[in-house]
Amino acid sequence: MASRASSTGRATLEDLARLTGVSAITVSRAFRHPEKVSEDLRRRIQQAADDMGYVRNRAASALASNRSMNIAVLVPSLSNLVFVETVTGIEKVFREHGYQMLMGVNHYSAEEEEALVRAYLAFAPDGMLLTGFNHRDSTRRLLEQAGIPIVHMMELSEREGAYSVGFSQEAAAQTMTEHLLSRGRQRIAFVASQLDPRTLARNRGYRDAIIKAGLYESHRELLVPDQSSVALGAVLLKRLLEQAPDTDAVFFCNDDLAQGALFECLRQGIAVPDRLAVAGFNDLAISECTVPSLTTIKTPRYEVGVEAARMLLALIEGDPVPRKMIDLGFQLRAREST
Amino acid sequence: MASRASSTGRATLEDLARLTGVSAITVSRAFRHPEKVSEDLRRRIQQAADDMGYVRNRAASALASNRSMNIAVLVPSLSNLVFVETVTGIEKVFREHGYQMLMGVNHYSAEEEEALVRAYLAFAPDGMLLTGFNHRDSTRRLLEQAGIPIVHMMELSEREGAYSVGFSQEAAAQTMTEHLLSRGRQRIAFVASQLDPRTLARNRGYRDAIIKAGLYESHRELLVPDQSSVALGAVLLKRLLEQAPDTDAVFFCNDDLAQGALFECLRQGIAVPDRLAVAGFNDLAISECTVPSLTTIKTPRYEVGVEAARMLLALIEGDPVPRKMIDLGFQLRAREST
DNA sequence: ATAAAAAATGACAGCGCTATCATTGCCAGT
DNA sequence: ACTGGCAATGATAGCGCTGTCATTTTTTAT
Repeated sequence: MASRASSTGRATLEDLARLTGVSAITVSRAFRHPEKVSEDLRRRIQQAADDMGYVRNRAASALASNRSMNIAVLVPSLSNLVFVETVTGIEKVFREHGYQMLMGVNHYSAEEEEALVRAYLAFAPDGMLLTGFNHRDSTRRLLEQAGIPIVHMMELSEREGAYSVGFSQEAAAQTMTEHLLSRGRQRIAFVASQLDPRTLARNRGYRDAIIKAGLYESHRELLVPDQSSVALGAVLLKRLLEQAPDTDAVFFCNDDLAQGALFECLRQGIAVPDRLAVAGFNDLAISECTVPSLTTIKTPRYEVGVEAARMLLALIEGDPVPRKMIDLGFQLRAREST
Repeated sequence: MASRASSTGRATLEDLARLTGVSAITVSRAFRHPEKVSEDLRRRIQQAADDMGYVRNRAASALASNRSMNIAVLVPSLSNLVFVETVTGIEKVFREHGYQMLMGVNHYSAEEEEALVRAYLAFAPDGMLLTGFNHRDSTRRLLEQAGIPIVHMMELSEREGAYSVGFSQEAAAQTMTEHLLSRGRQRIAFVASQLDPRTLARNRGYRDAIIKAGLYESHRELLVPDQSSVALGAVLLKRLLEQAPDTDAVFFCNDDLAQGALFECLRQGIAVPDRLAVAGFNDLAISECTVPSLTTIKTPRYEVGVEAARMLLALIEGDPVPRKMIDLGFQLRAREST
């Protein structure tokens, strides 16, 4: 049947061509380079397309043009609003340029990441955005063989050839620790969970600052591998105060934990910040509303998304990329909890 | 050049075939139907694939087989953990069956939804999962013309031909209102933002119950179109107490608003639940940790994802689908705040 | 040993689209 | 009138893979 509407029932370019009495290639042009097709014809084609509900098949398009217009984005989690914002920034940039973003969540696991890289490489993406630098060797090899540009987000690296957009987790943690010191705290604890590379970097920043101040005491560090949550924050605060009851400030590696701690203080009647100062990391929207409001580090996560996307876009399109590493900094938000 | 590694530099089936000395179709089979290829050959092909970093091109595969193994999922938002959980459930089911999930966020806008439907239809998905029933006519037409199965999530509909998995938003809201009544509250307010169809359904449920109790007073309803957030919850509580100061219970349309209200009460020294009972909707993880802990409705969002995915899968694969509508119910979580 | 069945492999065409290189018609400039 | 240039459209081939239908080889049954 030469006149069947293709094997799937979906309308094809060929169908549109037949309907408007031109060749398929002309219809293709009407969509991709409208200026190359006469006004009148373009309108007729558009009309026919609307009538038939024609939607171009990207698979065929990608195959023929050798450009998928896909970009893959891998983030560790979405149950943390941090990455939702990053992804929002990425999407915005790519959508404006006609690219489709494919997003995957690797749950902080390098193994899952590899599976995802493989899965998304199958979409022949024109580029890829990864979170951090913690990849398996085999993943790295896959990416090299794919030969597409990669930009890393959130962490920075001087490693040759690597493109990255983020900020210094260490410096941020150092700044927060210094803030607590400047508030006269002497027995500052550090509590973290979900020990991904960024969390560990924050831990190093804390240590650097606290050692420099000559106030390091190992029993004030509490690191657990569990997934972060508000509930866990309460648990960890309790545990910390058992092993180090005289602690006068706690720096949590993220706002979720800090919030849980704030609730626990409320429950136990621990005065914040008088008896105990509490600090978080990320500055989630809620941290401004808590009682007391939470001192934290505002991280430029939306901006990281936007800038990383722009950098990747430049790499894909062959535009000049001035810097391989973009440090977007961070801001201390000193609030009531300290 | 017959021996080039394809135009993109990526390894192709052909390359693998050449390397192992068999035909391309056999290599394809080694991946898709390993049992149809001899043990030895399969291993050699696998080895070669690993060496070259071969990843199959889904675009080509989809085109040739007329099955993309993609499914598209559209949710209104991710900045709300509710949908993150739903999507997690969906992903799990589809991944187990070899499908790739493509996710889009429509920001509660039917217009954005249409753009996304179009964008994802271009991936020739084998099925689609949508949130709610609030679509444009033109979107509906597009979907019909695409001829793929669709399952709607979160809301239920008896509409002929529509498949849906969710729970009754109205009944849930009614249950919560009755719970507040059962606690002896007489001046129960309803506060909502982001007036999507589900929010409005909750409003109806509240009204039904409160009218039945003969306690309806229009000035205790506060509905605003703004996006939900914890901060907004605090603002709306203040506003409500200005226009209806003697309110003795507030039912918020979601937990975020309720949390903000809880904080505001803390700030203003309003005793919860003694002076004012506060209730939310969804039962986010954090709602158990707040002080006081929040009474809310536990919604089966993860399960909705799982069941909707299963239903869609059955529709795609032509398996029997016993019910077109699956009501997963909800649970009242009565806690300290009421 | 022989026929029949099963397992393993291959040839070929084509999915829907676009890159590339024609071809046609028309108009400006001389 | 004639050349050159441009705008509008078309013909052809092929992207990488798989469905379908052979063909060859091996195994099993008699």
